[in-house]
Amino acid sequence: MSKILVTSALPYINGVPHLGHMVGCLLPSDVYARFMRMTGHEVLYIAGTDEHGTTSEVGALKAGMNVEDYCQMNHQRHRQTYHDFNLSFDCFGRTSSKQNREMTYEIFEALNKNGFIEERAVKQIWSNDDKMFLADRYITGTCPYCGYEKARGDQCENCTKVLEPTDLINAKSTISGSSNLEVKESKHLFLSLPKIEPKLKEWLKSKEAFWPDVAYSIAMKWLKEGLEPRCITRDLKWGFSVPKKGYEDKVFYVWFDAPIGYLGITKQWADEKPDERNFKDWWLTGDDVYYVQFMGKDNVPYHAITFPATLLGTGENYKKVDILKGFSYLTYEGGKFSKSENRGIFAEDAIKEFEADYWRYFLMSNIPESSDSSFSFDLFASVINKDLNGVLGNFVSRVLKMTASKFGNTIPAGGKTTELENTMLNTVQNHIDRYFKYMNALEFRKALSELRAIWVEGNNYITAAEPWTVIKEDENRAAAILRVCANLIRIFALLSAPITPQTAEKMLQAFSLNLGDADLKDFDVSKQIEFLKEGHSFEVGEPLFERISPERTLELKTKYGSTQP
RNA sequence: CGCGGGAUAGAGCAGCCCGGUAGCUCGUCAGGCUCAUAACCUGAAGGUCGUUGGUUCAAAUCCUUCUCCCGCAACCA
Repeated sequence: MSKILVTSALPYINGVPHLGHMVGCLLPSDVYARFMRMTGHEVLYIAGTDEHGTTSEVGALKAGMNVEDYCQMNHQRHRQTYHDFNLSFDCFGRTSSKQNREMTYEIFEALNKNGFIEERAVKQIWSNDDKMFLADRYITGTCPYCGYEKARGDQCENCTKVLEPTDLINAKSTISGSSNLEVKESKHLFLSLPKIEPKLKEWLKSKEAFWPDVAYSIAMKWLKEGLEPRCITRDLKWGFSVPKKGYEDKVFYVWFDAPIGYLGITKQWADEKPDERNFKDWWLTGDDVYYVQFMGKDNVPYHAITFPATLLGTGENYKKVDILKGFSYLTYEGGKFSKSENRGIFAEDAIKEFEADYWRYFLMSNIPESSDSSFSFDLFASVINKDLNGVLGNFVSRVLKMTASKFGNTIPAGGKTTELENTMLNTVQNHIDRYFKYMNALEFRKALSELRAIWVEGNNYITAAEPWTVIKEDENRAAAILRVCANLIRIFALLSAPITPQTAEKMLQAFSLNLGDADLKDFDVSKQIEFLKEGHSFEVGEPLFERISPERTLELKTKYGSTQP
């Protein structure tokens, strides 16, 4: 047994999560955490809302609320959604917590003491009407190169030229629309990445063999281009005020305190039960801890460069990431998810249409691992109907119904197993071994394909054994076959539990069992196949899943703004 | 010449690192079964592996040209 620390990139509090957010870090981290718990490891699974920054301030402004209440409200909304998707966080915290404030200050002080914090003057755009400095993104105007009227302060989307906000003609604030802007100079604190670079490079090189290609190549690209000092403060109200003389009216940049949130939220978790939980065991003295981070590819630079550099710069022995798993993006019917254009399906709505396991299974089996992948309701319906209904649900149904009608509602006695069972068990064990291997290696598509192959073996077996024919001649042999099948149901439930926990519970409940402390460690199918004995009662129950009709698919497409009717 | 990822049957993907008969799932077609959810099982058809040139006895795989898609480009997070 080892200790495994799992974190998911912290979702930003302002937006409502869509399926892309779910599949890009939250869901796979949960599947991994569940799998590791079930294979006998001590797991700490941490996530939470990332709350600071301009976007929250503007969001609160537009909602007519103060930022604290606005974040509190949205935090609850996120929390509820993830609860509905059965994400099994040990702690779902907030980057605005007092624990994170302490943590951020502690790390900042260490960096400052070690000489990795420098001061620089920065020219910024001040909006007299908004009474705030505007990030480049919040300024639009006419592009001086191509005349495009909606160019942003950092870049013109039309001609792709990189701009300074001062280049724009008729520059305006996107917040108020005001053009009453001026350039002001302001002093800010920078993290001296170049000074930390040698240590960082050494650390990063040691990860080459372990990180997925996407993550490692993105990290190396940044190093190749050379690191520059990075600004870690902002002229905002919403954030942790900077504990340094002359900077009291500024706050830390959201990207400085957000990843520190992993530590802060761990403290939050430890503070709930100080007698039995300890922050240090996981983050400071945790040489026995294996740390796996999940995130979308846009997050990789921060987790591979800035955050490790921050931790290295403290000089403390903070735990740094062992495996950084980056995902590509899920697109919607070939385009982008967009709330404003009502395109795409958002997590809150998704859960109203189908319960979590439909989404969990579909998303994990189509997770954007090697490149972007596209969500479509046609694909969704086909996967749900074929895999969950046709293969898994139907197997459970045919076995339980046949057993009940021929032998009553208890597992029948008598009969012997044959070579047929041995062959089947061998095949299943091989799939299980590969399933475990891929789950450990975070190769989710391959893992899911093995899981499906395991379910398929159930149908293969019952077809080959044909108990419905055998029973006419040899009732005992038919009993033996159905006993094996009943045990397969239990085995399928245990193996599927990390992906589809609710369904696993349902399958076990049919035998009055529950998941409880179910253990997948050293899973030996030839022993497990004898777990349920003759005389064990069961209930047939309703089908595990509902089929999705072509009409329903069309309805969903229309409702959620698909471009392909 | 900014950087990275991707392009393989109608659809979604694996194979590429380490060259040796192009594979999986869905869909389609045919057959089987009748325990089960229009389900399940078996078989078949379907691909000059985005493009150009090269290395090699041999290239999806290694090198090169170009095209298209996605993301990033450090002050959105």
